[in-house]
Amino acid sequence: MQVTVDIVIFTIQSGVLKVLLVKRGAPPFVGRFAIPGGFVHEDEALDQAALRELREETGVADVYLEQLYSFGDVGRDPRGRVITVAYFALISADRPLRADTDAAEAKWLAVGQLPTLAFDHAKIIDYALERLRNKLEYTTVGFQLLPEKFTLTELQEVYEAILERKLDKRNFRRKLSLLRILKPLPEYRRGGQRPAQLYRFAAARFEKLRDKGILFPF
Amino acid sequence: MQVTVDIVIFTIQSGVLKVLLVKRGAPPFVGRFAIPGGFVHEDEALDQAALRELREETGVADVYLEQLYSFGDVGRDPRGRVITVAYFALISADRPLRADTDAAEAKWLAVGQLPTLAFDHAKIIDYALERLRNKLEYTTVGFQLLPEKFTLTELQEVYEAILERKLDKRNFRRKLSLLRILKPLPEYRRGGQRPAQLYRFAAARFEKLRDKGILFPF
DNA sequence: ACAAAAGTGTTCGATATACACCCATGT
DNA sequence: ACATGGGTGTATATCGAACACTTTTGT
Repeated sequence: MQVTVDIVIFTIQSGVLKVLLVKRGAPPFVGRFAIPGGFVHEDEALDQAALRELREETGVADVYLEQLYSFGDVGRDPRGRVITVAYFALISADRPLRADTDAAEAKWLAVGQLPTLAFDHAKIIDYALERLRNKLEYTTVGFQLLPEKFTLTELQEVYEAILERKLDKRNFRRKLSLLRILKPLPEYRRGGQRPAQLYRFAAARFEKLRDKGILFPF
Repeated sequence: MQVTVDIVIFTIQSGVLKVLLVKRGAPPFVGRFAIPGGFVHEDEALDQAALRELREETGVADVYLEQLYSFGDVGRDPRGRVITVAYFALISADRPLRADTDAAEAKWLAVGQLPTLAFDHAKIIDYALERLRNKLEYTTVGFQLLPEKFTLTELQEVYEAILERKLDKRNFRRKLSLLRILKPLPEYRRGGQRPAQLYRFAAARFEKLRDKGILFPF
């Protein structure tokens, strides 16, 4: 039996949630888009295999990565019996993908407008999306989609893009300020109209809250 | 690469949460307890393999079963590279296990007092327990641990056993009655002192609530 | 009659939601 | 000056937590 890892990699670009897909160059499903992945080596753990694939496809290493679910229906790969352990990853929009190697055929596509995908990858993406939406409401994964410094409006746009609904600006900000997990920086984002305060995520503070069982309410 | 499914099967006996474990009769880990499981056949889906193992070990078929997580560290099985897709199952206390075959060496052990287990099975049980506690708070999995007819006190005891804390009787009952997912039966449980009203879970009603996004608050 | 478990309401604090205007800057 | 996005407070409804006594039966 063969085992692969496949990774649903999300990012946000101009307020739209996107997935990284690669166009297949070999059968089966030549020409179709698929999520990046590959076979697990004999001497590597599942998580390591996922990290390796992620690095190979995107060139980035320190990103949010978690195991999603294992898909193992009999007919899911025409080549034979292959079960896949799916992962999902979040990377911030400011990180450029490596432009070399197979990445030539890698593209960010909006999750709302995906073409027909190879294998059972549409199902895997649906599952990842559901997990992401759930996690957004009680964890801080949302910050993983932003660069280290960000404005409150940018953060709110991440939530709105993923949850697909508008949030109230005042309520959003009040909740964040009560949680005290953001650290304002002595810097402002200029370029729009009025300059916006920049913040960074105060992870240490969040760990403490999580240990106390205090969750992230959105 | 070899793929197994292993199943953490929970039940509640006299107010204590227990896991089904089998004593290993063959190496590795002879004599140690392990959670039931086995190799996935070439022609069966993961879920089917889990159902088959569950049936083989317990003789029961229509139980709550969900995929938990896949464990694939390199050294987790001394025989070679084996990754396992772990499942967790809930069965109600009123169902007797089959007494035949390998079940001779199957035992229910309290989750709080487990001996040293085979493989990485202690880790798998920890993970299952965490999942069970979380799911209890926003789904109706709790009912799966009870027979079809049950009293409110019995239901509360299930919650208390799993969450390991006392719940307030009045608050517990009020929440349930607001949800309207229980149907009182024209029957009473006698044998204690004052007879207790019996209820059954009104699954249909619950499906509607879940579709509306109303969750189960404990 | 007494012991044991079943059943039942109210109060209070915390949290979520709805809602509108002024401010600082670029053009 | 005006257009654009940044920033701020209050009122109300809802939900969760704390808390004690009466009722019905078996012995």
